[in-house]
Amino acid sequence: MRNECIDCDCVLKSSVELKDCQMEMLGGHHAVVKFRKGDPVIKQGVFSTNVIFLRKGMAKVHITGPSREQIVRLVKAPTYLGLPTTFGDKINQYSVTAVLDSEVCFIDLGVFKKLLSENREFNSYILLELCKSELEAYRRCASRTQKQMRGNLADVLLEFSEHLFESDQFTLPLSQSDIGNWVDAGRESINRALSEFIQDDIIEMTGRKVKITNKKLLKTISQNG
Amino acid sequence: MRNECIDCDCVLKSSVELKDCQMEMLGGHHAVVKFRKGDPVIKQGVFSTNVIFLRKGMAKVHITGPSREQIVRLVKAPTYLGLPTTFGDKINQYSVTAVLDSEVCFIDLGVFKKLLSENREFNSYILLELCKSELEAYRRCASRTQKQMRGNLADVLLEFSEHLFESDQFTLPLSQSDIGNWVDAGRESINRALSEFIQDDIIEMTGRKVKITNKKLLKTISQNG
DNA sequence: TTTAATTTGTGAGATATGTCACATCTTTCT
DNA sequence: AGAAAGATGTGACATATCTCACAAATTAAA
Repeated sequence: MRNECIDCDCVLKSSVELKDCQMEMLGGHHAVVKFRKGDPVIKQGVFSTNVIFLRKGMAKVHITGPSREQIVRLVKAPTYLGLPTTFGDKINQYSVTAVLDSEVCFIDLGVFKKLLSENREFNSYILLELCKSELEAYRRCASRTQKQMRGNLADVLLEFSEHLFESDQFTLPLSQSDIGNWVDAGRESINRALSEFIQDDIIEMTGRKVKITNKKLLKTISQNG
Repeated sequence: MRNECIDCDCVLKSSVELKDCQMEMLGGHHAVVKFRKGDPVIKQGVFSTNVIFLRKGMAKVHITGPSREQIVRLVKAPTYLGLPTTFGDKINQYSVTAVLDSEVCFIDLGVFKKLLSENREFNSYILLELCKSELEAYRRCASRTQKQMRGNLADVLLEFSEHLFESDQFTLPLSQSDIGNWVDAGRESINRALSEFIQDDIIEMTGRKVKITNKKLLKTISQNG
């Protein structure tokens, strides 16, 4: 029986050649699960001893704030998730919810740690990922609080276009109120701002389908808050 | 000559017994520098190949946002700094400035990495620290944007009292405008809120000396935004 | 010590966004 | 298909906070 891990991005993504024996270890201690759009993958506050690898799809990472649910990032496959939990409390410190149909690989923490200690490259890779996340969090926080809504919304649209979907046309995987929870704004404000963007011929929208028609202006808005 | 690293918290802090040879390596490749209150330790945008260990004192970590300088965290010794930079770009992604007289140990990146790969415990320790920072950043971001000013200011005062100085009386190491840059508020707003706290007998202030007289209420304010 | 620079204290007015309220669409479930 | 739940438009109003302005007090520099 062919070990499915061999073809999995878990391995490719880390740009690491795992040894055969390591491959086998991974193969024997993981579980691939499919999630439907909207399904919770990790729930904040729940005990966990798995590292999560998002193989396919897209998910939102969110934590419960003082008054509402705060989306901290939106990630697309392939990527690891739940690392901070894993090394820390064993209690999930945030929730992850699929926003598109997704496939997730649950990897046993023990196996993951063993891999980490046996494979130096893999270790460096994970270290680097964590560093990047931290910096990203800092930057986001600074932008979000200093820019005003239009700027933040522009950011999000550009994020969709440039990183998540890599296209000027895409279907919003989030509701307007979720976008609000992401950029710290009320649902109504997001709605009004989107209408303005349409009015100003920056985007076209049909339902949740978005087409960016004036990316240059959008970037200006993103920068000038 | 006695290797000063032996007594340094670098080692203690990590709860790791470094081997003698590792100690020596560290001893030969580091430089201890003293900074005065207000001095920049790391400057965003500058090339760097050192890991920074804050031995003594206190420092603010800040990044330049769209419109103003954003303080992302305030740290006290002993702690590592600049890790994300180190593993990533080699260009400092944020600035660090001493807010109290401090002592910093610059450790050569190569040596640090070698240590990391040779000492599994040390590696885990650093990994864990990074995870904690990331989570902390998420939580902060959610609080800051969802609470209103009084709540955030209360947070900061409690942070000083409980984590940074571990006392109900302390001297603010930041100006009011810096506190504003930390909690995303204007200097004037901070000032007014502090006056209110004094009026409501929550704190006493003489210059920058603060004494928390009603911590319970302060915590309530912190929670209820 | 004198001067300059930086902080702190306070007021009045402008404004971006939140909040509430309802109508209209969509999607989901039975 | 029909009902229920959720998502989207849009208005009017309240309000927390920013901005500008200027004086007093503190700290640093010359």
